[in-house]
Amino acid sequence: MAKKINPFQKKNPSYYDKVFEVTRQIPYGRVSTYGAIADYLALGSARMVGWALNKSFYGIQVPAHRVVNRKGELSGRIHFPTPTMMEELLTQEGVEVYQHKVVDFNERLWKPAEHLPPVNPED
DNA sequence: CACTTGACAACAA
DNA sequence: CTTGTTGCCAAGT
Repeated sequence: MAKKINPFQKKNPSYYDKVFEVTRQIPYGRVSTYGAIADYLALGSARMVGWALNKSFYGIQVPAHRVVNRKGELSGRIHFPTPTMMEELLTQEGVEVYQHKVVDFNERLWKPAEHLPPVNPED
């Protein structure tokens, strides 16, 4: 059996635990980017976010479908159970997707750094 | 400790 | 559209 982890049970949250928390803050019908999340966390990089999100399929409910790359492309769709699931989920939330890209991406974009309080070192 | 892996970003050609 | 490079850095092996 592959080793499974559940970040919400861990005493010391690691990098991707923070990524999950931020991702869960993305409002319904909005999207965010790997870069925006990385920027909010002020550590790691966009790669870390994608890599972390990949770990989100350990049974945790994370709206990973609301995270796209900087162009608004659904680059993560291939990691969902089905390649169309990410697009369909967004469509159900009212986010139009055309050829694997979010329509009006700039208006749909939700940056954690502009809506969430700064990260508290003491937390 | 050394090495590899990435759902990225930004740029060049 | 494609193929490159460089930077990024936690986690896995």
